[in-house]
Amino acid sequence: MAKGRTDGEHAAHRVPMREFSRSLPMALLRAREAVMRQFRSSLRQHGLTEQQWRILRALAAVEESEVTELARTAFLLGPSLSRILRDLEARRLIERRTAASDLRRGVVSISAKGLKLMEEVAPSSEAIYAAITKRYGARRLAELQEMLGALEASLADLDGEDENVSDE
Amino acid sequence: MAKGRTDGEHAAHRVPMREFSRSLPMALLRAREAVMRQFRSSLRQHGLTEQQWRILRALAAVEESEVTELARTAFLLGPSLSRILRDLEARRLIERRTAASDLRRGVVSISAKGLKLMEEVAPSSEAIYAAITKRYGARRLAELQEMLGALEASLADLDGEDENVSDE
DNA sequence: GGCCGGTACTTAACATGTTAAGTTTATCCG
DNA sequence: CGGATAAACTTAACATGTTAAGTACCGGCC
Repeated sequence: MAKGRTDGEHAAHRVPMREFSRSLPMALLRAREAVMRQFRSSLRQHGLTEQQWRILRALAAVEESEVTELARTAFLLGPSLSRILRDLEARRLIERRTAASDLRRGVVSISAKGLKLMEEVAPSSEAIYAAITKRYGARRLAELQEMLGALEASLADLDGEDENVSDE
Repeated sequence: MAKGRTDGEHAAHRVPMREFSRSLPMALLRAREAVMRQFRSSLRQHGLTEQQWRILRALAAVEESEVTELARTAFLLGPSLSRILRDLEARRLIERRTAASDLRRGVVSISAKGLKLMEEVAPSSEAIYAAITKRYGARRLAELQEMLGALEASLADLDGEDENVSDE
């Protein structure tokens, strides 16, 4: 009855689940952390968090953006974005106005000061990215990006289809 | 002098950086979020967050674990782990004692109640994992895992080597 | 034994993730 | 026009990420 160890683990308490180390979310988390660790100190030296940097990058690519659109672009939830925009505006890195046609909508754009900061950060950021690409291989990196995009796409329509797993 | 649009973007403010959408951290974040979104509602129905679930899974695989070791296994930082362990202990999902040989070290283990909870959650969790695997392809999934592991490994020794990027 | 640097957490402080409520403005509809 | 419903944020509340301090304990040295 008592099954022997199935692998290298102690197998102390048997619960029917895959090995923790083989978890896909875990692998994605670890990989992302390994990458981000390279950037964080550089961003930090310029007083930016990862998310603040994402917003500046997103804004630098367009003339201006509505808040909801920016949330989608920078991949942030509304509440996080609200807080960060408040801070970035106080630091004069972005500017913000209200859309004339719809007073509910906020329109945000990067300021001259924000652009200047980006120009300071971009070189080291690109250098780090280049180092990563060299380490891992440009070909392999492109392939990874493709697979990640495919994974995201393959799960896109699997979201709210089957809410009632068992009860309730 | 004024260069035309290089691609589909508006190219409003030109900062020398790659396209935001081609950022590796972003791709990893989006992929992970797409995966985790599938699990979150199930975990939530059982009153667990993603991190709490990670800890229970890690503890279920061993007889017991020191806190520092658990932090490494569950890929959590010390402060986060401290808070979560405090909560899980209050909920009687884990048990904790102090190592006799070294009073600084805490030793944690999953409780019977914790195991029972895991057995409740595991089936739907595995079902979701199976659905993802089927969607994306088992072969492709394994390949992705390998590439993620390789990425992590290739950056492992690139951490504290070159702190002084430019000045300071 | 007692000082001292180091280890293993824990706490603190601030930023973000996540869900639920609240507020203001649009839009639909009778 | 006026009420109902929805949209676009914002605020609130709680959990975690992240870095810096703080606390208790270990081990080595005098």
